[in-house]
Amino acid sequence: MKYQYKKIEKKWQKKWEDAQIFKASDDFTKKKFYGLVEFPYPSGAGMHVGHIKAYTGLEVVSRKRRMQGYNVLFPIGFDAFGLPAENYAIKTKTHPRVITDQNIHHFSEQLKSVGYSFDWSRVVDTTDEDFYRWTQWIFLKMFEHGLVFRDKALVNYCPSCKVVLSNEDSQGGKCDICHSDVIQKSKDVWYLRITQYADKLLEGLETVDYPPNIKLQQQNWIGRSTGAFVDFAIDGIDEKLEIYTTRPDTLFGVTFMVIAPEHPLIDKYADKIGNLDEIKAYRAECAKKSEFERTQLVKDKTGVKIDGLTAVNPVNGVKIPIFIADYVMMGYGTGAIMAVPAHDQRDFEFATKFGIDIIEVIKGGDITKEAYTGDGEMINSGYLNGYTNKKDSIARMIRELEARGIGRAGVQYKMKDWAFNRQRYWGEPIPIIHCPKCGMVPVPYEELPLKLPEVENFEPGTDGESPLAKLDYFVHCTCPKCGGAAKRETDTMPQWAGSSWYFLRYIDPHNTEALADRKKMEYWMPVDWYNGGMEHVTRHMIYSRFWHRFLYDIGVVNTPEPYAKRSAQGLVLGPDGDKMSKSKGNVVDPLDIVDDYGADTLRTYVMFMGDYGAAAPWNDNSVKGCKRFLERVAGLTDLMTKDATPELETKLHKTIKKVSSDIEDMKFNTAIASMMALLNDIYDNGKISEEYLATYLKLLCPFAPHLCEEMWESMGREGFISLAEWPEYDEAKTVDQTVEIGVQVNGKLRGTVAVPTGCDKETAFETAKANEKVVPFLEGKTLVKEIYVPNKIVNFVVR
RNA sequence: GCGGGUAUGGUGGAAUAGGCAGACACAAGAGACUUAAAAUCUCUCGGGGGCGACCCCGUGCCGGUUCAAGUCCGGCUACCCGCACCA
Repeated sequence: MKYQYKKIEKKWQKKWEDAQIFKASDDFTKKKFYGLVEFPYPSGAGMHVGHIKAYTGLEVVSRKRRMQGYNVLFPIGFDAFGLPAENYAIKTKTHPRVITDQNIHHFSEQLKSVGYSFDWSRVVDTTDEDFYRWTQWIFLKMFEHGLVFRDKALVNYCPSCKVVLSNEDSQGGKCDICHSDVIQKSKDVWYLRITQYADKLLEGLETVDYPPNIKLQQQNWIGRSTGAFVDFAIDGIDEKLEIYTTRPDTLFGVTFMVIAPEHPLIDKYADKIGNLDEIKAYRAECAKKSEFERTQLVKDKTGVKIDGLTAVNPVNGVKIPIFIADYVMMGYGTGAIMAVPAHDQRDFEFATKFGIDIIEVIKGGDITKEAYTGDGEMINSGYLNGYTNKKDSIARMIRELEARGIGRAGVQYKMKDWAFNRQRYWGEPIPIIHCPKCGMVPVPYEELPLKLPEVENFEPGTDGESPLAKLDYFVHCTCPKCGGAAKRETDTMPQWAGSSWYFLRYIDPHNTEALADRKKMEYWMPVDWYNGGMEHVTRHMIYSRFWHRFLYDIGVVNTPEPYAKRSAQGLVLGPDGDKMSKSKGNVVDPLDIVDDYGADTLRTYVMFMGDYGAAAPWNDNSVKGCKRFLERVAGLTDLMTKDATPELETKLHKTIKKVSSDIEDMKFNTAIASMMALLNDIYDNGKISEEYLATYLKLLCPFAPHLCEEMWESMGREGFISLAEWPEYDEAKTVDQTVEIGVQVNGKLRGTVAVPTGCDKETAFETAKANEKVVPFLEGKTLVKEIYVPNKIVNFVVR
């Protein structure tokens, strides 16, 4: 058969769609497989080859599972709220709804042209009112359960445009639009109390099947640390300064304290501070610093000593100075630290610069040069002297602190509460009403969805407000509680909202009573296998695990964890080995490949290009190689015979075994390599039986389904090969009669011999010793040891 | 700085569990077919040496364990990706 991809791909895509063969059924008696890929943001640029690699992996797994008789749910949708559509709307004066619909349509056509076996009857769109109704519903449930609060946050703000900017739009501390300096502005924003779920999110990791590096990344992101809170008295004032430390056992080495520039202590005791002007100036300087300067520029420690406030070390009564410095953050711990310069490098640098005492309390380092953070014997530390084990000394100190009521064991997380807001139009409106009498009042559930109002102008509002704030008819409303005049919240939700629960909606996408039917969730959840990019392993996955765990706790969903298994594909790099980017001009458009080589070639190539989890550069020549492979597969119809071809039996069974397990292990490259090797063997053999060819095509079908369907049909087979039964192998038929084993003398390979598979060692040694290439190396030597690894190797150790 | 990952021919990459390094492709070279080119088919293809059967070296670097190391252990180097003054 000649390989005419243009003709056959359109033909089979239409047949699949007409027959709806990839529709998941809600037949709860069947074994199920829920395969999930990260739904795309439907950008105007269309699909990227990265999407192809991400989707084809689970596509292959899903197709195989379907052939194995599973009821497969392999859905797709669109994460369509977000800035690009909004910016484009501003530029072209078109409604983002229109743009989004166009992009979704375009994207869908592109996805269909690759032949994915998605269930198109379950498409979700996060910007659809029927979808975001439930996003708002979950938000209100969280509000009800005290997980939503408002607090101040520093936001990127452009004073010239009077607009809040995202990190992306304020890179390098300059406004992307007018290029003036971006400042940090304090603003009241919405937060979700994700830190309350930190321990549950950590515990949940023990029950799921994620690769160890992904688990570790999530653990580090949550960043649990144990230590102690300690109260330091302030001399002459009835006030405690509370700090957090992971090393309470170093308390005797404390020589000063540092508080964050924003710490409330300053304002509270402003009248006691002698150098208030200097401190205020330092504070202002810190506020001006952008995120970029704070984190990217390695710099000297700066700070100012607070005159008039002195702290007292609670363990020895020593009076110590208090500084403010920007190396201490308000957002972690209590915003204040006890400084132990002998054993913390940052404190050491600060003490050196400001000429503060350095007291050694742990032996083992040279504290005149740098801080010593290792283990060692405790000294200069009263009752802790002589301790050599960190764990013991910390435990003892915590006991002392608790007995005296000046400290307690504590836990801290690096993870911060989730700032949950955007001052933009194209997002889910936050369904809260501000009533002057009742405070924050939720929009009643029956009024959901709280729809985005129609507006003409999507430009952000002034002074950091959302565009919605300009709409009087939207803002002014009555309080659902007291009926008085009230104002609506005008912030919208961030991008991450819809993607935090979208996988639940696929289960029951048209339900009007609930986010999904309970019975259906009990059948389909959890997601059996979730594939996506490494970049979403922390934020998106942690956010969605948090939402899901919350929904579990309030009885809405049936599993504590949403994803039973997670995998991640590696990046597709440009042909030059660099990350693909428009500015570098190394972007490959997958649709060009579909046009020039066909969807089957594209699919096969992205699966063949290398280790699925690793980054790999694009190679046009290698694409051609995959096309050549498929052409040779098409040519097999000319080698097909009615006769049996037993000479291919072992090779075929080996290949079934290899392809079956490789797909499960996501070793797609070696699965394809083994099919190529078998193809070479078939050509060498000159013929293949009809039966064996049918089996071969079934193995290839998940990768190149259009070609396999066409050949299946031309062979006169019934139905779709996509629904045919996945081949089984016979273990006994995967072993050869004889096997070539290596013969080593003193560990060096000297020859190979053929022996019966699994033969005993006497036979192996005898055969090996008789080998003419081995003989010269044994002659005149004393045989010290003989090693035999069945079916692998013989090694003679001689002297 | 902290955490994670990677390193194998000219290239992408193979190598259950410590057991014949380089599967499968790509590129390159030679040949066949062709008026010619493309396509296709056949052969060569890690480096060095030898007329030759063959021999020596070789998985980022240094050392170790072992009959045997790409694989295990100790110590480096380079690059990539997260997080980043986390007390």
